[in-house]
Amino acid sequence: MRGIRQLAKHLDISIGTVSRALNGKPDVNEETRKRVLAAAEELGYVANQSGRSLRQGTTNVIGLMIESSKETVENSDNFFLGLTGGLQSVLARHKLDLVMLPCPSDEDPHEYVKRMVARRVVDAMILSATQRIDKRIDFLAKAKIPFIALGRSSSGGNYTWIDLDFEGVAACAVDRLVAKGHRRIAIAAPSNDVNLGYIFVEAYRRSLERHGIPYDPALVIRVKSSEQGGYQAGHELVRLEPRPTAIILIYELMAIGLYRRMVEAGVVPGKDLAVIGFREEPRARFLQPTLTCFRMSLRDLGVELAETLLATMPAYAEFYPKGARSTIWPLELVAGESDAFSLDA
Amino acid sequence: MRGIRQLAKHLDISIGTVSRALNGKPDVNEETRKRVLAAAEELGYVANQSGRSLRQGTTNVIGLMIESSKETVENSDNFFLGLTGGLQSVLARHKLDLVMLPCPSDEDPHEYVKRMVARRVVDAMILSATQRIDKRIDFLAKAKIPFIALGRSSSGGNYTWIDLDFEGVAACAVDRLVAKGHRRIAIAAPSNDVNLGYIFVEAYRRSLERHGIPYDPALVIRVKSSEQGGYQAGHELVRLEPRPTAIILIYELMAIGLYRRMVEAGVVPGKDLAVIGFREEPRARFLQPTLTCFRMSLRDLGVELAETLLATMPAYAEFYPKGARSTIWPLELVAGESDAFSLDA
DNA sequence: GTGGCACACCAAAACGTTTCCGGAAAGAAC
DNA sequence: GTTCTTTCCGGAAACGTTTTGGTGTGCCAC
Repeated sequence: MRGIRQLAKHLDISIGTVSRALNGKPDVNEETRKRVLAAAEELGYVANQSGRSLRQGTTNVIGLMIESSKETVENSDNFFLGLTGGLQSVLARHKLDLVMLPCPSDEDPHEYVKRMVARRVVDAMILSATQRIDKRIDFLAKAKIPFIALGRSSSGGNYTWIDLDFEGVAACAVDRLVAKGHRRIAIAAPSNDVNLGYIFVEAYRRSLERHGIPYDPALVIRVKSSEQGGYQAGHELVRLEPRPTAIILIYELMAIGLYRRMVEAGVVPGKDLAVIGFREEPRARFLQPTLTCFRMSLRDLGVELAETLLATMPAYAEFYPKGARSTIWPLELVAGESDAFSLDA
Repeated sequence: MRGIRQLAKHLDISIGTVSRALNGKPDVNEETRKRVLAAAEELGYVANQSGRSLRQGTTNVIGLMIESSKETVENSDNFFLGLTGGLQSVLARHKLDLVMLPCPSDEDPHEYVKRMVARRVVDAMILSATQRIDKRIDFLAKAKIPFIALGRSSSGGNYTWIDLDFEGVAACAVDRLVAKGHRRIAIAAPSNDVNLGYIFVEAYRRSLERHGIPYDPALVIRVKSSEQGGYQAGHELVRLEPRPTAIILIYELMAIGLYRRMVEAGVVPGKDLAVIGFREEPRARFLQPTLTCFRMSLRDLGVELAETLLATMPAYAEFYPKGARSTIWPLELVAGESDAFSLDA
């Protein structure tokens, strides 16, 4: 006989009362509650999660799903780890724990989600690497499992997402470059299958057209989001005739590979070519010339994700009255040297 | 009435038999087993993990603990994500799932481990970022929770660890540099509190002495394992009189910051200063001059970790007859340009 | 003095699974 | 024909918790 039963016997009290006392339920004398809490502390009692999960049908664990394809593994940096701080600070308020769920690269993410949910590993999920058509979203919505998607999807259905302000970033980058006299502005982005690729390029297109610059598909370079991708983008760039005078990178680390290729080609970034990266990343901080890019707080994003997710969960919604609204997460420009020159000068 | 009971009723069979059939237990007719499996598939039945956990006292989940300090978050690269592939490929054989457990930076890792274990989130743990004196190890050993430590600790007790071959790496680096004529060889490493710092510098010292070069504490530069740390190391380096002709970095990304500082100081890496990094990292691949460093397969390391961990667990030990031996994980030299010159020339 | 009410607690049921124990049926050995 | 295995299955207990319904006590109002 262990667990709550032992604790109850030690206090000469029924287990029901002990349970209520520990969980802050009413119908228990404050005096008694204090005794229970003290005894639990003293005996080092911690409720067995399996027991409560079984009874309550809830695990008190939230999952952050990570798609671990080779590309993600090599290049997602510490994006997810950066998120955890903010996520946990919110979840801890409700005694919820966070686990990261890395989907094996040889398993269908859809199956993985199903398995995790069916096995009751988590109560709710945070989805990342959203696809344009994402079966996970349909599944979770139908199964009525609370979730939030980091990144929009074109999947129908009524769900909540938070996405980075790619439109704003693309518009800001284009505006900036046009103001400096650039007309031929290339962009390096992943394929349209990744929703991000689609959205980003569309925003770039609209921004150009707003300035009366015709959209030229030849200037859209589709590459992987990695240094290698950056190198390859540079490779494509120097073959374009006439060579673009500016390039927007969807992933800041691309700049490392791009710079490398530019040096090889005798093109000087920040002088012959303007470069604007996307997310500020500590790793790119030492680039020379320094990269103009966009900053955001991963911690704050984590907080927003957690709060919005909780708002979708009936048990916690009352604490988050602003509700579960899909939002677009803004980024802040960090001006560097890589686009500091004017073309007319 | 859901779950196994429904399945049993559907088959007109007792739930005990259904359970045995699903779990591959004996005492069930092959014919019956087939029917059960087919029905389970058809009805989409998946056992409720809470129920089995409660009954079996086991969760079938293995945790990979990640200390999420600011430093780790910014600089761990994709080390952990890289590990997961190998880990999962082994764990999947036993229907075990892997979750990553990020310890909040404001929580004591020791308390975090206690909580995760007490709440029965995981059956066993993989510890990383081992400290020289690590309370987690003592706790898990005493509580008889299976675990394996990635990184040695000086904590006593009988536990299993896997650690990278820092001695081999340090010896190889020193040998290489000495062969090129270097005598004043600096090293950049974290403080001795991190076990890695201690071990690495000790190995460096022994290697030097083997070559009859006296150990000079002034050449040991204690910095953070980050680009910033590398920059700072470069800063210290140029102030040393006479300036060392070579430096060994414990963390390859330090090279980025180091190079930057060298350029500022007018010192040319690969010509005026030999540089050897530690782990090969995709990110550092585009450095100019290319960095001499050491390569390992994160996937293979993950496999080794998982197999060794399982060998410590009674329920799985039979499958891993080689047992739970602590091992030192070798790395392979990748020659680059950063240390290609000879000093005598 | 009776009814109503709030308070604090207890006992027992329930959550879904695995596993132990016993027993029926069928065949084998004598 | 009896006894002994073997094979397969059903019944029931157990895991540790939360929650529901019920109960006794004291208090107040009528």
